[in-house]
Amino acid sequence: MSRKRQATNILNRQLGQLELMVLEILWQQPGLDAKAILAQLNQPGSAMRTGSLSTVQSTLERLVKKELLSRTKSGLAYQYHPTANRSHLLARMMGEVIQLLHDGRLETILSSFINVAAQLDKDSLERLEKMIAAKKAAEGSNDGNL
Amino acid sequence: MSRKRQATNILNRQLGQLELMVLEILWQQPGLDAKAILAQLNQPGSAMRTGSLSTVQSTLERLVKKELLSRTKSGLAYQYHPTANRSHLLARMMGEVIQLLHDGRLETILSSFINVAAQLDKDSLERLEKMIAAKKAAEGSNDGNL
DNA sequence: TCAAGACACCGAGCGGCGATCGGTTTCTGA
DNA sequence: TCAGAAACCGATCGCCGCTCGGTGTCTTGA
Repeated sequence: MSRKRQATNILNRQLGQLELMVLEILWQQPGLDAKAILAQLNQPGSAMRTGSLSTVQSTLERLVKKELLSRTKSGLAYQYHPTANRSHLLARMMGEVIQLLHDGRLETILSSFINVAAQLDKDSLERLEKMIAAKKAAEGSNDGNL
Repeated sequence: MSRKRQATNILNRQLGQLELMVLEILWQQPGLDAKAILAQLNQPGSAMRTGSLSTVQSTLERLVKKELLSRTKSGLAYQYHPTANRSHLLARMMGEVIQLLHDGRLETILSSFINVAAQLDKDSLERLEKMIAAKKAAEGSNDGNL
C-alpha cells in the first residue's frame, strides 16, 4: 500500500518564477527553442538570470508535463508553443482559487470579482459592464465555450 | 553575502490543505481553540484526519504568522479568529494571481472575469451586472475601500 | 505548597516541488 | 562516419507544509 502522500499545496497547477518567465517569453514569441529562450532570459531587463541550458530545458519539460506548453521537433531542437494564452491561464487559475475557496454561494464569488475590479482601476466597473453586454450577446449566438 | 534563495513559488501566500480545513472550520465557528478544532477535524465528514494536537497547533501558528488568523488567550488556551472572511481571502488570492499574470491591459483581466463567471452559472452574468450597479452606487456615496 | 494536568512552544524529520547543473545518450548534418 | 548539438537523466539544494515528541509554563485542586 504505502499510500503516496499527495501534494499538500492547495493549488494543483502551481507555477515557479522561472516557469512564469519562460511563459512570458513564449507568449510574446511562440516557437522558440531552449537555447533562444535562454538567450532571452539572459538579455538585460529580464532580471538577468544567466542560468544554464539544462535548467531551462528542465523548466520547459515541467511546463510540457503541466500541459502549459506543447513542442514540436524541428531539426535538432524542440520548438515550444504555449497551449493557453495569458487570459486563458488567468481564468484557469482564478477558477482553481474559486473552486477551493467558494462556499456555494455565487454572490461570494461575484462580489470578489467586483471588489478586485474596483481596486484595479476607477472605470473598470464601467468597462466590465460593457464586456458583460458583449459576452451575453455572444452567448446568444453561439455556445460561448470559454 | 550568500543571498538567501527566496521562495520559488509564484504565490507568496500559499495555503496547505490542513490550513484550509482549519480556516473553513473557523469561518463557521470563530473563537474555537486548538482542541476544539482538532475535534471538528476528527468529526466524520471532515475527511477523518485523526492527527495530533501538536499538528493542529503548528498549523494555527502558521496561519497566525500569515495574518489569516488572530488569537486571544482565554484561560489556558488561545481562541482563534479569522482576520479575513471567505470573500476577502478570495479577492486577495485572485488579486495575487492577477498581479502575476496580467499584461497591463485591463481587458485581459476583465474578460477572464466574465469567462469564469459564464462558466460558473447560466445567469451569473445577470447577477454580476446587478452587483456592479450596486457597487457603483456605493462608490458614489462613500470611499468603497474593498 | 505542590503535584498533576493542560496547553503552548520548539526542534527535528519527512515528502513534495521548483531550480540548478553535470554527465550521458541520441540524433543529425556535413 | 563522426563531431557537435541538443535531449535526457539523475542528483542535489532550498523552501514549505505536515507531523509529532519532548519540554517548558501556567493553573488548579488536594
